[in-house]
Order: sequence, then structure tokens, then C-alpha cells
Amino acid sequence: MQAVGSKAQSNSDKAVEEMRRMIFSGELAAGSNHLETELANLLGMSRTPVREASLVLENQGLIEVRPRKGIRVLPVSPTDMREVYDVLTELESLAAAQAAQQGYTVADLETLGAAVNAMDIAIANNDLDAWAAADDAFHTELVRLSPNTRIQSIVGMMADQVRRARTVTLHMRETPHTSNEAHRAVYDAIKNGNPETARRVHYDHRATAREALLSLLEKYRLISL
Amino acid sequence: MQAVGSKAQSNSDKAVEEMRRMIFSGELAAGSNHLETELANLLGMSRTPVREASLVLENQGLIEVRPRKGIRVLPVSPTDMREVYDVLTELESLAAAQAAQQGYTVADLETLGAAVNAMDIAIANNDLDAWAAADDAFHTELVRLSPNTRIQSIVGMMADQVRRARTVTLHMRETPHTSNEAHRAVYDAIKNGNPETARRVHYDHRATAREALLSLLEKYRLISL
DNA sequence: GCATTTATTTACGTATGCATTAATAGATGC
DNA sequence: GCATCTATTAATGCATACGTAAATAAATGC
Repeated sequence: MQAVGSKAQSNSDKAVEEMRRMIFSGELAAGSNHLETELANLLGMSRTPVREASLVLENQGLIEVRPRKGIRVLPVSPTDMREVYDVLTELESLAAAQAAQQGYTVADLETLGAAVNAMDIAIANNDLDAWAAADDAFHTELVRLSPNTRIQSIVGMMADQVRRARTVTLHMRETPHTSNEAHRAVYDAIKNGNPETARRVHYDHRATAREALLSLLEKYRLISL
Repeated sequence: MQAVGSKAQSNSDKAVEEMRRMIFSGELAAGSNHLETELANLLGMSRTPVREASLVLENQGLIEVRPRKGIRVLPVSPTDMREVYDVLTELESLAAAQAAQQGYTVADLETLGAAVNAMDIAIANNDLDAWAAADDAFHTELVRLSPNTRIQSIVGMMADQVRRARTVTLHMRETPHTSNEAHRAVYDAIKNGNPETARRVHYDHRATAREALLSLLEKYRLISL
């Protein structure tokens, strides 16, 4: 048998998973360089799976492979964040519109609704980490409700970058109240089968979030994350 | 020294290039399966660079790696094309709007203008292949004029899929006159610094192209390309 | 002392070997 | 004749070895 969550994976898969985790946790800091041999030792495997993992992570935009300089964890600049948010804004809005068009039942929307509620509770408890987790869940579920699998994978990659930036910025800003209203409005629009409302509300929400983040980065002079 | 175009590349790079070429030319047919050893022999190298190339092409959505079944060239279905066009529609429209906002001079827009003219000439000569090449050039240059590098790479990947479908459909349809008018209108909107016009015209253009392609695929019962 | 050349180190790219294990063929029982 | 079990085949995942070339250090000339 095989555990539900994951497991039974190759070393190459484990290397991808571990390196991702280390990048997000900061164990592999942004801008830092690491030789293949170093990572291989660190992960207890040979260079081969590390090389394969590097290719995957490079394609995902998390690292850069520079022969003889090492594998470099890509720093995220304000410009990067603007690019990422611009893509997210367009594609998630379309996903929201398409989700609204699908004619989902309330049962289908359970996960999305749960995420909205979780965000409200997290705000009430002033628990920013729980809020971030619920926010992630909302956006993940939103694109999952779109039939477009390409949007799902692209948004997934862009969301990684947002996640990296958020580990730095999460506790710098005001508690995100208005954001929750937007999420609930998007949820309602999908539930009520109103594609254009869903699209517009989500679009504005992401555009607002983008500007809030960028001014935060500027305020704290965060030119590299 | 090093040739301008490419060269001085590793076997791994060559494998990516060659396999891409073979996929687009049909030498590696959609749906076909190929073992690592087979491709290695074909390309005159060992399995190692072929494996690395496979990972890259898998991330680009051109193939699927199925252990012991072989490397499978992914067929493109009408659903895939709809997904691809939906993403292209959103992101290229944003690129067009951003390009219009940049305040480019006519000199900056030379390549884009040349592509528009080339399309007109190709239509006049009834040369569909030249038209397709110019169309590619237009869309590539359009996103290059946007400052968003992520849009560039995502659109590049999606455009690959369009290219694959077009090798089949190009000679099936009517000569694309109206498409040229749209391209010129987008060019003009960018030149005149009119972001919203650029966005809207391009959006409608892509949406129209999508529907035209999908009805063509349906008409000829092309469920897999 | 500084620049330039030469020697050394070492990280990478690739080939190769091997254990593992999935897939297939063959054998056995009913 | 069909299902089930066993044996064989072979493709993969990974470790390892090695030649090559880049980066660094050392040496030489000026």
C-alpha cells in the first residue's frame, strides 16, 4: 500500500520536495549559491537526482542554474512581485468567471466556503498565519473550480512566489479586513452564477492586493526577498 | 568565438532543441511513445542528457514521462486548445495594454510593424506559411514589448501548442483577412498609446480566433492533434 | 608592484554500470 | 479453456567514474 498524502516517490521527487521546502523555509536563502555536491550531501543522495530536481525548480522559476557558480535561489524583487500579481490578476479572474459559469452547487463550493469562513475566524482571532493558510486555500480552490488545468498550474507557480514574499511581509502590515469582504463577494458571485461579477470583484481584489504589497515593499525598502 | 544564433550548447540543450524540432515536425508523432534508450540512440548521445531534456519538455507541457511506458508526445485536444487560447487571450491582452502604456516610438515598434506588413503581403500572395510565420512574429514581438518577463515565457509555451495545432489546420481554413485588420488595430493602439483599446481589440481578436479554430476542429472532427 | 602567463584545482556534463521493479511471457492448477 | 502464480525480460532510477573546461592560485616577466 501507499500512504495517502505522498510517499513512494523517487529520490528525484524527494529532492524537488525538500529543496522547495528549504527555499520556502529560508534554509536555502534567497540569493545564496549551492553546488550540486553540497546539495547532494545535504539530501543524502547522489548528484543525479539533485540535478534533475534543479531542472524542475529552474523551470518553476525558483532557482537559477549557473554552471560552476552554483545553483542560485532566485531573489524576488518588487518588479517580480508586480509581474507575478499581474499574471495572477488576469488568470485568477478568468478562473473566477469560469467557476461562476459552471453552475456549481453549494456542496461543490464547500471547500471554497470553508476557506472564506476560516479567513473570517482567523481575522477575529488575529491569527495571521491561519489567515495566510486560508487565503492560500481560497485561491487554490478558486482555480481548481475553473476547468482550465493550465491556469491551475500557472497560478500554482505564481502563488509560490507570493508565498515567498509573504513569509517576509505577513507580519508587517495591517490585518487584512477588506480582503475578506472581497473573497466572500467572489464566493457569492460564483454561487449565484454571476461570471462577470466574479471576474470583476476578483480582479479588483488582486489589483488592490498588488498595490498594497508593492507600497509595503517600498515603505520598508525591501528590494529583494 | 560563438555563432550568433546558438551553438556552444551542451548535449542536454541539443536534446531539448532536437526533440522540440522532432515534435513540431511530426517526426515524433502526437501520442507516440519513445523509450529513453531509443531517443538516446536517435540523438547519438547517452540517456543522461535525454532524461534531462525530457524533464524540461515535460515542464513545457509537450511530453509526458511515464516510467516503463516511454516518453509520450502529448496530443493536443480541442479542450487543450480552448485552455491555451483562454490563457493567451488574457495574457496577451495585458501585454498589449502594457505595451501601449510604455510610450514606444515608431522606431521601437519597427519589428511589430514589419510583422503586420508581412502578414498583409502574405495574404496578398496567398502564402499561408509566410502568413503563419508573420503571425508568430507579431505575437512574439507583442509580448516582448510588455515589460512582464513572466508573460513572455508563459505565452511562449502556450504559443508552442498553437503552433502544433496550426501545422494541421493552417491549410484547412479560409484566408485570414479580418485577423490582419485586428493586428493593425492593435499596432495602432500601441503606437498611439491607447492601452484600453489595445487590450480590447487584442482580446476580441484572440477570442474570435479561438472560436474559429474550435469550430474548425469540430467541423473536421479533429479530436486529437 | 602589477600584469600576464602558466599550473592547479574542482565543478560540471556525460557515459556507464547496476540494482530495482514493472511488464510480459510462461507455467501450473483447476 | 481460464485464472493464478512464477519466471524472465528489460526499462528505469541512481550512483559512480572520468574527461573537460572554467575558475583560482602560482609563477614569471616587466
